[in-house]
Amino acid sequence: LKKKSYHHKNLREALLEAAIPILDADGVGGLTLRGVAGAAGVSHTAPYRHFANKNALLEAIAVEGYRHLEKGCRDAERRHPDDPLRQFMAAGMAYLYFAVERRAIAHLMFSGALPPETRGEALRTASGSAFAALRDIIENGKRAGIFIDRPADELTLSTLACVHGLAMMVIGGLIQERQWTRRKLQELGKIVAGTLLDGLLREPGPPP
Amino acid sequence: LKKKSYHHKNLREALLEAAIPILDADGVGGLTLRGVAGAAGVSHTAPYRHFANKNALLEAIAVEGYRHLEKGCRDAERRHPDDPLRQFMAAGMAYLYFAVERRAIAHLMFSGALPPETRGEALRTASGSAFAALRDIIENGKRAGIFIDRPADELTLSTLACVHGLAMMVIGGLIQERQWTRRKLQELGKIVAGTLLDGLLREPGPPP
DNA sequence: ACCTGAACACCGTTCAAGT
DNA sequence: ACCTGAACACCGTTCAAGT
Repeated sequence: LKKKSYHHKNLREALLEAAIPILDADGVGGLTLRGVAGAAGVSHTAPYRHFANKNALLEAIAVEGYRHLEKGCRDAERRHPDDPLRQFMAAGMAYLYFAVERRAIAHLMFSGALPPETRGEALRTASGSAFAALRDIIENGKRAGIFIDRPADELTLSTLACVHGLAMMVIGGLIQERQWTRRKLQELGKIVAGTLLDGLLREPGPPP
Repeated sequence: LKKKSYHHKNLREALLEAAIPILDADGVGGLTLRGVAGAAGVSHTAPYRHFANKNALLEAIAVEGYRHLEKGCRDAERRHPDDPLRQFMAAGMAYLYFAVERRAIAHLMFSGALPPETRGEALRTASGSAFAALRDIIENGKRAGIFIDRPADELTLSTLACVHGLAMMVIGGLIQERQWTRRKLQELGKIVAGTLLDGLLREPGPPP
């Protein structure tokens, strides 16, 4: 608040940093380009030197989010070598923790604030890498012989749908809870993962 | 556009009707209370006679959306009596179709535009009824002996997470496709449903 | 190169006033 | 009861101007 420096060394980064607490406090709808500029100590037009518009700033934040998700998968893989099932659970829980603990960023990433047709190359690359990181874990499981023999892309899609859906339901308020602790999220994760792993059908049947 | 009637018979309904095409055309972010009022042919302050604020109008639209989802489940149940598996698939596909074909409404319902703490009684009731309708189908399957013997709430939660997640990924642009036809959505639905029904694990194991 | 200040066309919301 | 018009405090974005 005492910043008076006329030249910001790295205004771009400063703006991204300033945006996070605003996003967490006021949500996507409450984030204002003018507010971010003010928090960074510059005029409300300064951001246009670094971002084409408000959307570009939001995209940059979303890219960081996807990198975080990818890192969650990579870390899960590294922390549980030779145990694809633990990798699977750890990656899923990391996804869930991220969504809940950075819910404003998750909403920004997934909630139509960034229309698909306006998404830039960086964003598509980042989300693609996150998907690939999860698929690597699925492939570990297939190689180890514990996952069923279907295309990795299909299994990854199904898994991601489950995890993503659960996360969206939690942060969207479709599942009510006063306070979401990691413990409660773990219970939820175990339930859904248990169903997905074992299957809904009592006995395997023909494809519907 | 030729409406000049000073008194609207039922402005509330007229506003809700006027909002839908705007929502579909411009998305949640593009919907404006002033624009809705203008489309309904009244001044920009008239809506405040029927809705406390913009959020209340959005909530009313979301309630209709949840009623639609509930109806999708009820219809699936009615159209496939004594065949819970078909009920299951039909309900899931109805969910997916709705999300894609009314994606602006789906975004409105699920994307944080309506903060959980501000949600009114009507909205919570409507979403609860939709969940209950899906659980009824799950219970049909349990009664028929084709679904595994776990609490219906847990199976419903897991199923909904999968379906909801897939829908969100499609409309959120996480899965790219030029044009989403019902045929393409069916392919996607079969893949994910197949994984969920059969389970990811090659052989059932101990809970993770 | 980087930032500022005024300006424009928009919002949501309030309120006194009209019929 | 229901609607209007002016007004207020905000936006995102543009642009000439400053250092």
